[in-house]
Amino acid sequence: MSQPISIRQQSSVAKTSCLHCSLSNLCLPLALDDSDLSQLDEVVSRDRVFSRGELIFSQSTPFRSCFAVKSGAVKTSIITESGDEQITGFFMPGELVGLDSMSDEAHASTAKALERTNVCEIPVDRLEELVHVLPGLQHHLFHLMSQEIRNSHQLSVLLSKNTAEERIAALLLSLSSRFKRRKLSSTHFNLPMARNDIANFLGLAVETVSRVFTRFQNQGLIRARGRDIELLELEALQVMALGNSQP
Amino acid sequence: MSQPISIRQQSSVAKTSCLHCSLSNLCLPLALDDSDLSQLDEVVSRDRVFSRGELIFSQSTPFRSCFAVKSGAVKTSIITESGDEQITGFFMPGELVGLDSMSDEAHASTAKALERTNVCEIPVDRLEELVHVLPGLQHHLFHLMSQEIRNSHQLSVLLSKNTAEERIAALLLSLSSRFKRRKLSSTHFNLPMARNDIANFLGLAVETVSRVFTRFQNQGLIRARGRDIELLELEALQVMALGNSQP
DNA sequence: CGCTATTATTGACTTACATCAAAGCCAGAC
DNA sequence: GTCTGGCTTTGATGTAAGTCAATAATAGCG
Repeated sequence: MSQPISIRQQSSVAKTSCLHCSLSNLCLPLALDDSDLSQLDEVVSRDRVFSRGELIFSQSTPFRSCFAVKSGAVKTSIITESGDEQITGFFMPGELVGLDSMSDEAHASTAKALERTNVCEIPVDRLEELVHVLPGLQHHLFHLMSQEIRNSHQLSVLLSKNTAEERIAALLLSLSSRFKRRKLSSTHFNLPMARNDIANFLGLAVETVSRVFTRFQNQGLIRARGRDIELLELEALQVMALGNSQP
Repeated sequence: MSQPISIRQQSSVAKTSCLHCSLSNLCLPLALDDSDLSQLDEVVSRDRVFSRGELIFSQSTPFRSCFAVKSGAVKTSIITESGDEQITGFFMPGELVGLDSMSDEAHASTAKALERTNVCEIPVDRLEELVHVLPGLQHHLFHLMSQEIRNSHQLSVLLSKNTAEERIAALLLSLSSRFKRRKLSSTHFNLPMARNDIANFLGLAVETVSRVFTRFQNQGLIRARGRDIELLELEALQVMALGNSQP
């Protein structure tokens, strides 16, 4: 069902300029008027397609570009000195990947396509020049980066204060609201990532994720068949995601 | 011992321009030459002093300025919807506080002085104008913000993958290296924060922090008397902080 | 279309850390 | 000096989630 749609998007969107991109209200163009947009447009190279599992960039390699996700989904992760992976974020269409290495020599993380993914590549040297000329773009970039900081802080809260159930409820709701932003169903969607990735991201064991999913299902909160997820009780999930304070 | 020094710093440093500030190699001026520096200088208001426990800014209040710590120490935290505090960072002299709300309407976090603290206030509207004119400053700001993202990712790793001992070792080493950057002793210093703050930051209970400190002491890794800390075995702490991978 | 390799689920058992509770300790107030 | 209230430490007990192990369900591929 979603497969043909994303293929159609790809072939039609690949040649679309920022001006006509359906994601321009989420992505960089947000803050620009039409004349500025064409300047941004020249800097962006489109048509970069990655299939499932392919690396978009890799930790410690030279940092040249950010990437805007156009279709598909991306995960970023860092490999710790002790050798294990920690997923630091999932990125959906309209979101910008690579800001954690902005103006740095090398990539601080690795970005991998979770499914067939189409991205716009934005070379940072060109971007920095452009930002210099377009104050609106500068402002917007600062905004996106600070948002990234806040997202990460939010993750820290989740990891240090919340139970397994609360973490998973919060992730489901985060995905839900991001689908909604794109005018897709906020209650019925396909998870772009494996249980394993969810577990890693939320600091849990896969088994725990699995158990919580079935528990949610038994409670009638969700319906999950593999990656096909239906949120049946948004309200209840929201309450759960807030965590059990002691009022 | 450290008290008279910081007092002397305050009275002498308070009137110092960025040009002559001893922290300019850590702070914003890093990327600027002398002529640019004087421009930055005009934007910064110095002499803002906060005593222990005072708020520098507060979550949800309008965001107007970033703050550079000049002396003392600051903690930032967010209050979750369920009402509890999560400390998101500690900031030492030469470090910039408030980047998580950059170009945002309201502060996403609260900043509180952990001891008597002197900061430089940097109004963001003025800063954004200046950044627009000084490419070096722009680059440096992007760099600082991306660093903030990486720091937060690093914290996430700590919270999701490491044991209590590993987290505390990592924090001690982080503080150590930050003292070293300022040409102070990297092995003997005063913790600016209470055990409680450490626990909150690292997602642990106070009791656990206390127990780990005494365990470290018994193993001869550190000597701790209250907030006075001596790191006796840097190497061993570094090994511990890396975590126990399975090689 | 079945075959193998991932990926997901379920159950039994273990553990690191939280929680609860009670002293001890230190700093500033008077 | 000694009182007061907040920090810090220490001990006893409970529990959420990890680990180990086995089975079940998908999905990729010839």
